[in-house]
Amino acid sequence: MSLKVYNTLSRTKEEFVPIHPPRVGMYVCGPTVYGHAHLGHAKSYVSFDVILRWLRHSGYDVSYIQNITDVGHLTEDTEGMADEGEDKIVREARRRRLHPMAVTEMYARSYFDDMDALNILRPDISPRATGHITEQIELVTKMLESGHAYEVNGSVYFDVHSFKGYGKLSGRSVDEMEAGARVEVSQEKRHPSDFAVWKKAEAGHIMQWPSPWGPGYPGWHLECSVMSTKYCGGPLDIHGGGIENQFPHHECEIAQWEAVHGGTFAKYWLHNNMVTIHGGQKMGKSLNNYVSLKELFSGQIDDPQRKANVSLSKPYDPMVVRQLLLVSHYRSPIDLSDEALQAAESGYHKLRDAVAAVRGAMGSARPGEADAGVAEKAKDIEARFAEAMNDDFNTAIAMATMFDLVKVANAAVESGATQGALSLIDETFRVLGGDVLGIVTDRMTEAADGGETLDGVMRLVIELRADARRNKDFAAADRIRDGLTDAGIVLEDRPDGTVWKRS
RNA sequence: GGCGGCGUACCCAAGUGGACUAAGGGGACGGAUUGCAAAUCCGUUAUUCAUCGGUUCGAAUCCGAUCGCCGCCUCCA
Repeated sequence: MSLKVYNTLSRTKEEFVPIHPPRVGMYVCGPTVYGHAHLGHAKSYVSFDVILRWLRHSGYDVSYIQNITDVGHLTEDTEGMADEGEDKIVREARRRRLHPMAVTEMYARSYFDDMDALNILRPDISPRATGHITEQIELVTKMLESGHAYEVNGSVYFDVHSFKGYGKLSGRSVDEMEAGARVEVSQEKRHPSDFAVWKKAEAGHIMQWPSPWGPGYPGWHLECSVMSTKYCGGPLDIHGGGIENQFPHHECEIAQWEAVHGGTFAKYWLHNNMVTIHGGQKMGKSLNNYVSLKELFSGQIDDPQRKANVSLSKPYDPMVVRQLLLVSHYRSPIDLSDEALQAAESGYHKLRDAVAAVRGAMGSARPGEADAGVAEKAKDIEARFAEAMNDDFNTAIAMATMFDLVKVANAAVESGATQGALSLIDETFRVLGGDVLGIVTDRMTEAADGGETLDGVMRLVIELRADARRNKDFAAADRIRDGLTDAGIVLEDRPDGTVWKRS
């Protein structure tokens, strides 16, 4: 069965055939590190994390590159509007009284912390834009030599009319856009749609580098064109990113790269949809309704204004956020709400408890092969899972099969299934739920089991409570259970004895 | 003004011409089980897919109109 992916270039699902199988070069637009990551980042990077994992699971040898943008490009079009045109990173640096590089370093670390918490695999390479100034200057030079760019007063602009493919990704034409242009056009540009590939820096500008055109800094779209080629060694199989970057960012990347190198920059363009909040409102900085991942994980929103705009009843485990994202499709928008998070939490706990129950039962299960019934169900789940993932990474259906496996798992534990049956179920959870979806982890069962010391203490407490129950002293038994509940431990009296877990 | 997308149960959300009563999760309700709970298991919860027309043997899925919502066109995952 072949993998089909939705390619923005063709606006259809296409069969996935890498340029040099089994190798796959995948580049995803990374964050601009001038603030903490928010839920939008989580959606994008969880989506591409699962795509990466499925490709690897399918046998592809994937190089995964994701840049860190540590130059906070001011836009060429807002030049002249002093307050709006400032470099984001420089602004943040001044606010915090730090060097810009200290700011980007801090937020890059914060970003990786959050991504780790979401169980997102780290990219093979996370190149920084500032580490590739030489290569960017080189590409600009080639654009000038080939007549695709022109220099004006220390800045260099790409001439969109020199590249006939401009607009092929986003489906627009230069002439149509001109009519509805909302922004003031820089006088230096020959055409409003031309974009800066190198910007002249004013004397006081902190982040600047020497270049053949004088001191300056690279244009926003340049880094991706350069770093993807450098680390994937040629055209990309997959270029991913958020849908809002389709235009102008990705359109410009294509233009720069293809104008200079010829051929196709990236074979498949994959775009994830956006996160909205409270019924479809865009989540954004200017709207004051965004939630950072750290806030989501801690349940605390410090900014009073944003706190009023975002309702969050409690902290959520990062894996609950991952669960929420996986239950919808990456090309669909997802709306954040406290209700949605709570539903995801309940679902995640159901999954976690089933995995823990299977692992817990394995030790004392009777030896034997997996019975035909369980084996057949596991096989069926695996087949439906693969079919879903091969259909443009349909994680919603893949997750549904995991809940079918939850049913199989609970039934097996209840009926005292064989060791073979339990380990087959566990293995299916590990591979499909763990390796591919990244939602089943060892951390899951650690949380349910607790440490060894606590385990000993809990054995004693459960024994004492069992004595009380035998003596019909239910008041004492309930007091113990209620007290433990307050302390964050749940007791379950099952037919074969009492078990405990963290709530 | 230009380009694009969405509207499926109480909530989240798959499905995008025909296999079966439109996946799955949450919630609610009923039953089994239980000292009581929790968990688990079984069952119920959309004759219907924004509305109205049309194409078709057949439509949630295609076409048209209408209403509502959203994204991009300016930094943005």
